[in-house]
Amino acid sequence: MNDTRFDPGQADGRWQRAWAEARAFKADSASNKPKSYVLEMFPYPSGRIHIGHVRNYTMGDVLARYKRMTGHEVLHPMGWDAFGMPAENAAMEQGVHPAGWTCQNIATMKGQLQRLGFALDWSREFATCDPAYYGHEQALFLDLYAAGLVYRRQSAVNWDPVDQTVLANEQVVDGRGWRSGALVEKRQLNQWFLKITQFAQELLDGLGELDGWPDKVRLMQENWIGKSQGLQFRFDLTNGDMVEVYTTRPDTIFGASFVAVAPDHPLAEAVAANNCEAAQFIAQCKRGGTTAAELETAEKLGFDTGIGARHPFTGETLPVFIANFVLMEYGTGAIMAVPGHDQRDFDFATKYGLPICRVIAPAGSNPDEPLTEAEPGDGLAVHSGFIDGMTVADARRAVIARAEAEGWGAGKTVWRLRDWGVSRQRYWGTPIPFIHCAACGVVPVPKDQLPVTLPEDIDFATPGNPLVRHPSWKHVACPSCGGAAERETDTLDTFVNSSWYFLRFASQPADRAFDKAEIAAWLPVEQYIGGIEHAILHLLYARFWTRALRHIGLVDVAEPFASLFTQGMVTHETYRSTGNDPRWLAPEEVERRGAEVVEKAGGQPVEIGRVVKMSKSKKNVVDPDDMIARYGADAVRWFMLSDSPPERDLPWSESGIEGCGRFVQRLWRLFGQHSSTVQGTDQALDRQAHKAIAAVGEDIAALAFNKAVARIYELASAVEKAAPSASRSAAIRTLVLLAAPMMPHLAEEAWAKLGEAGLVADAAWPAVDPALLVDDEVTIAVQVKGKLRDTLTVAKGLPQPDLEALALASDKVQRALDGAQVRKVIVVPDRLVNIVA
RNA sequence: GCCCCUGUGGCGGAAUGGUAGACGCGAACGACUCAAAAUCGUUUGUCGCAAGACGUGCCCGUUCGAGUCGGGCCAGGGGCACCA
Repeated sequence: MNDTRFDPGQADGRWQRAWAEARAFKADSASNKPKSYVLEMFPYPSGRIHIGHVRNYTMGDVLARYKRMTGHEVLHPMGWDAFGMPAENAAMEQGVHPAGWTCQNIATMKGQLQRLGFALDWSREFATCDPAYYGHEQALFLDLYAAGLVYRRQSAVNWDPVDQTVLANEQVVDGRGWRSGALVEKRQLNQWFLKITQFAQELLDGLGELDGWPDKVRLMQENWIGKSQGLQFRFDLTNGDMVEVYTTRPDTIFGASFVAVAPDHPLAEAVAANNCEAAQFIAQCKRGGTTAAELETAEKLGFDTGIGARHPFTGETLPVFIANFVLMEYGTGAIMAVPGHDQRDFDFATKYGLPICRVIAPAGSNPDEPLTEAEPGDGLAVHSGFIDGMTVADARRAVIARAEAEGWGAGKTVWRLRDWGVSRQRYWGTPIPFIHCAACGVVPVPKDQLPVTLPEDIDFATPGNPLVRHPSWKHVACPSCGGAAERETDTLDTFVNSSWYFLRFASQPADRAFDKAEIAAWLPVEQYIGGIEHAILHLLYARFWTRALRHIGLVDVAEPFASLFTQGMVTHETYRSTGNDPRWLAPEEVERRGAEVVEKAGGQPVEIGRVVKMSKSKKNVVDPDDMIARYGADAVRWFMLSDSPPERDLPWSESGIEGCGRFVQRLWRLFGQHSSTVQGTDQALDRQAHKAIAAVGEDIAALAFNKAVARIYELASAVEKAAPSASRSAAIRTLVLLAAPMMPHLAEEAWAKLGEAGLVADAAWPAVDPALLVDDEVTIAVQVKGKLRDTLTVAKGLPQPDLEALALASDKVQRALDGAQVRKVIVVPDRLVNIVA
């Protein structure tokens, strides 16, 4: 091994080909080794791999390679979440076909991933836009339909009247279509829904068992599911009608001073029908913005309907308002308002001069003290008839019991979670496999006619859904009566595609979506890695699909992802030119001159902005391919793992990647010093090497890659400093193996030069000799009153009295004691002595 | 508004209640070189010549001992949001 430089330019590709030829990372479902399924969230083929992908997939790759080395049969697959709007946008803007655009991107990005040397089983690769995938999805959708988990109903969508298209919420900017700028209308369409609410309790309970998930994500899902328990009850109205309200605070029912209904509540609409002031008020409410900032400042507004509501206990008549802060989508769309104990009600009551009455008071406080703001806290019921003196919890139960006994209300659980609307009025998605027949209604496409494929000859020049406009695609015979009928032209939300792809990776028979037994062999995914932005929707939908498929007997697993890891973003400094017309500058447009940063062209000073997530708009991006070309895949991978803990943001820096490139070369030079002839043992180095093996293994298993990296640096430094010995050569071989999951190309090259047989990718993780993990000498900290005064190096296991004597004998200790009386000595064996004077 | 997370050198960050700052980046000095690059070595929390003192956002507490545990603040970041 004479070469002084490792040349990634030729070595990377050579080893990538070697792995491919050996099918080194093909997962064998029939293997009897313990199985490990390592999965990173599959990418949307947007064009090119960005550095965030590199970080994500490097982490998974290190874990997958480590698992292989520790004797596991590893499934580490990759594919493409290939349906979605960017492809349609490209079609409209560039006149290309979404399929062609997508395939091109997949080819580009696959090449990029391969150049990073990821240990992926490419034989299982698929794209969700392939009929071989979405056809099975259609079959699963029909199975769920047959089980009653799919239904259709009217639902509002954002409609862009210029583009003749439905917009996602994110595409509505300030009430206007993002592309056309037209005022967006609400339209009612018949749409498909999945009954996720049927699984609300299960999905909530399941969170409790997901120990391998971050608490933060579990909490976010819990809040999203939003279970609340309360009382739903009826107010009889003075107009002979009645209104149902829902409250989580039945204990405050005696404090109700008015009833409020949502602007789109049927009662409000009935009032508006012959009261144009009411109609105007409702229209005004609907105009109001729904952004956070607008809601923050929005005033509580109401319209007194003149109708009265009879309080079920006091018989008092309460006014009924239409109020802008009541939501039709939650509960019953109507509330009993208790100003004393709800701030919104308080604000409203203050504005409209309604009574504010305290009905809960903290024990021992004066129940007649006036309220200056709503008190949502705990206490005892006051001014509350038969529940006076009860705790909040008792009062709740008592009121619910009375309502149920008297028949005007009942305890009820309400969920924030809504059923999942999966209809999208778009081309580039999975066609929903149904046919609309004038005679037979909605008819499922028979399974032997699946997949329902997308037509290829489409027109994107005209606005609207091309499937609707296509001359022939939707016209089919009804499967039931044979008469003329039309296909459903909606396609499925792309989140459906990503809700079961991890099952298809594990098992891909041709004739069905997956094989139950093969799924059982691989699932649950042992470690799932991805961005926090998927904490709610994707992860909740995937959990729901898995449970729904279990419900209909297709899988046995309940939770798809045993452990979840959400990695941080890759960030970079931003640069802005100075002068009259400041603009963002790319890293390659600027250079450092001492402490200053200037524009390369012209030399004007550059303002250094905040360190933020890499984005094209701020130009603070680096291209993974450029970095691979300059430093090699291993240096890029090493950088992704170094320094920052993986859950935190990683600031990209030019000097950082250069340092990684230098370390690759430094290791290479060190590997070159391996000799199989030199003799002699170096016990200290043996110890250090074995400690490193244990620590790096633990760190990788815990995804603490930054710590594993630091250990490898430490061992490398120690080996460099050590004199030649058999121990040193063994430590060099150990280093090759420890580096193998992180810098696989360098490790393969070194492994071959060391004369080892086979691929290092297939090598076993080095065994740890437990005897070498313990030192025979330890350093003892000697403290006086908790402050460090001295350290002692002593034999391990030295008895406490000896330690105490040695500590007291120390000059530094005596000086610190300064003749004071020793009152107490605390001795922690092999660790520390603390002398208290 | 509610909920959650995070505050440690110039920077990224280590640290089962037990020697704070491992490891990396940066910086300074030195060696090699005609010179540079590369490489190697030394130093690098603050104050201080030193002995030493101080030091993990702030205050209080528990403890022989607190970055770590408890209480109260402050700052930054994130999630949810008129959810009754």
